[in-house]
Amino acid sequence: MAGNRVLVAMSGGVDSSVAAALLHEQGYEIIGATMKLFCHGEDLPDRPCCSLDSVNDARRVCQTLGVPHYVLNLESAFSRDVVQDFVDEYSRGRTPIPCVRCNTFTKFRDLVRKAEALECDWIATGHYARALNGELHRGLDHNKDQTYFLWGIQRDVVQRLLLPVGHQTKAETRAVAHRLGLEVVAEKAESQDICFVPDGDHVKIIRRELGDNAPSLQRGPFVLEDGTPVGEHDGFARFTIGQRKGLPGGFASKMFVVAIEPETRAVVLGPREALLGRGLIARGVSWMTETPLLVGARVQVQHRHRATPVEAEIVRIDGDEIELALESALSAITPGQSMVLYDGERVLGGGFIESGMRHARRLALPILA
RNA sequence: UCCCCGAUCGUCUAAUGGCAGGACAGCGGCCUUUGGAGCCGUGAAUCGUGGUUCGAAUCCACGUCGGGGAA
Repeated sequence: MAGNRVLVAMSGGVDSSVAAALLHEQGYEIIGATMKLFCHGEDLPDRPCCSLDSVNDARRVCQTLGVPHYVLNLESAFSRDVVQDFVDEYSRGRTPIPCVRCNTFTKFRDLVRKAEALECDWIATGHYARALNGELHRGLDHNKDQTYFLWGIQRDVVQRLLLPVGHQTKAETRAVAHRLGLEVVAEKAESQDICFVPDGDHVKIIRRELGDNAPSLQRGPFVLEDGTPVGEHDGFARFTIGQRKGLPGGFASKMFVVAIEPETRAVVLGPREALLGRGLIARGVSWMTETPLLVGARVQVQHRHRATPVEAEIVRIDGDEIELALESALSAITPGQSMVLYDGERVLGGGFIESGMRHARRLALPILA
């Protein structure tokens, strides 16, 4: 790994543009790459086509830096690994987390292969996280930290990862953009919403992929925890655990979605306390440590973006499935979402939440036989 | 087709002759590379028509609708 050629994944936003510029300034040989991940066709009258503007912005930044820029078409893989999973998860009454899958499969696996084909020694992105000696750490600016979305990166990829903006604040990033003459992107707004769901209406995507008769889009009952019906909804895919928006009113206190039951299409409502859980099971667990952690290990677990992590203990590991006992309760442990394990700043690994449990299982006697 | 009881924001309800208030839902903003949550702000009602009264959601009459009732 003596070379200094780096493939920079450039979205056309400030962060990845500044990442490229900073590395360029440091003397790296830069190759800019923008991934084309989806196409909306005629659905988006306000954009020429599918984030073409972003591609152009990335290209312009590369021109400013005087480095090559490629557009890589990853549409079919993205459609399979991210979009398909997205609709599948909603169909199962779960809540997908496409940004994690995009990072895990598209950005840090498929794109890395392209980087290898271009004989790059490094791969870089504009994420607010730090790659330190093969370990992934939270971004220095905890307010912008994005490690919650990055736990699925393979360990050997982390060793080749450069994340220059992870060592600074967002304000500093914007300042650097101005200093280096990247006015095109310097004051761009934060990205939000799912990139392939332009207007924030994820139901449209489900309908496009599965048609109007998708079970998750059919009418179903709102019920209380004891089964009492309290109204009807227009499809359980419109709800997620912990949600309040869209629920029938008229209750004495605030009500939340506490469960989704695809078999009966029921959306179960309950008070805030009903969301609390002290146990958690996750699958598809991936480790960033040299060797997987063992039962009994103490970690901090974060169960949603920008949530405060809580202390936890690993009480069971079966293959890629893990069970945690939480020292303090977490609210709205949502199947399909990520749980990320930390040791302070360092990411130890993560997985997809399978279920939350009201009560934690105490550490069982170790099996020695 | 005679008698009771009831009708207030979208929903649940408070005000029993004196400024129609709250909660939940909605909407807007902040926050946010998922979905949510949270915070701040905001629109929204006395079933109808008459009457009594200085003043009516409140009292009276009739009507409408809903629930109940022994011809």
